[in-house]
Amino acid sequence: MEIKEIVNKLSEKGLRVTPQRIAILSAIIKLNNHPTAENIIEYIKKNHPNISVGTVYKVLDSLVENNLLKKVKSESGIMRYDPTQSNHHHLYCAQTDRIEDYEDEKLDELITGYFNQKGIRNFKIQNIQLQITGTFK
Amino acid sequence: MEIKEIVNKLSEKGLRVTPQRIAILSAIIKLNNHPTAENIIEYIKKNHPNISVGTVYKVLDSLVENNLLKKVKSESGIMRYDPTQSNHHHLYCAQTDRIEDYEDEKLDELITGYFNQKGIRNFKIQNIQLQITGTFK
DNA sequence: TATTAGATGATAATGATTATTATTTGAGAT
DNA sequence: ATCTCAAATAATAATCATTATCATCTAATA
Repeated sequence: MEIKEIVNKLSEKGLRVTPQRIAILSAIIKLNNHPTAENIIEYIKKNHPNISVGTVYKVLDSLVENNLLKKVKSESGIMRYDPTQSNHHHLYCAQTDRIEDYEDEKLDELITGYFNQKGIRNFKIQNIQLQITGTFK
Repeated sequence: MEIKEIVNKLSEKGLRVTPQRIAILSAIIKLNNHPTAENIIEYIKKNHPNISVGTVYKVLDSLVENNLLKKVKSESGIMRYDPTQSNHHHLYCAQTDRIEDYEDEKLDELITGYFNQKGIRNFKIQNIQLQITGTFK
């Protein structure tokens, strides 16, 4: 039961469980490809016509702060949101605004191994994400 | 002579050589770390007080289109600009808005080698950029 | 030097995001 | 179950980066 899980995630983080938060989180999960705030609002309004735009932005911010979501930078500067999962990379279409997830454990090992040996002078690495640009066929 | 180079780059691309374009390109080169449009405007106004904001954005766009600049997505969604050079990656500070270039030929070879063998199903790779998040020490 | 497509400056418009504030509500205490 | 109140929400206005418009100007070529 998905809703249960969402409720759990929220209360684990000490966030109040509100219908808006549940709606927003499930919207992002349902919509599944890196929706913008606008996409989310549009989707939610079907079942939740009174939700306020400001609320959506505030909820998104607090979900990001609590690591339930990640912000994804898009080419145009409009922010998009992604449910946090195991670390993954992104495929950016060079021609459209399509963004897909890309997971590759072997690749991660390769890169992590490389930096474990080499490191970066004056920099402590927390996270590495690839932006792979190209075209879908 | 830097200005000469800039003039050359512009005319090579078939762009008219205007004082505004020269000023903007040299500002980005001088400023050196991924300035925003606002940073650029502020810097240019010293020597070029009448330049118009709209012009700066339009020039930036055309420089990006002609591969003389790259747009760098920043955490806040404000675009930043980077003179195009050999391909390079970015170090993002997790605490501030500092962004530094990171070049690493060995790493590029490693990654290119990996994808040459493996590829990505349904995707033609044009370019790979790493976003390395962490802290400067 | 004259011509003109393209560039610029001034200004207004847009659109995503943030701030404000009065009202409502979730969740722990009674 | 009800009370309490900090936190969340809805409605609205405000902000701020970016884009559009358009009259004027100018770089580049003849």
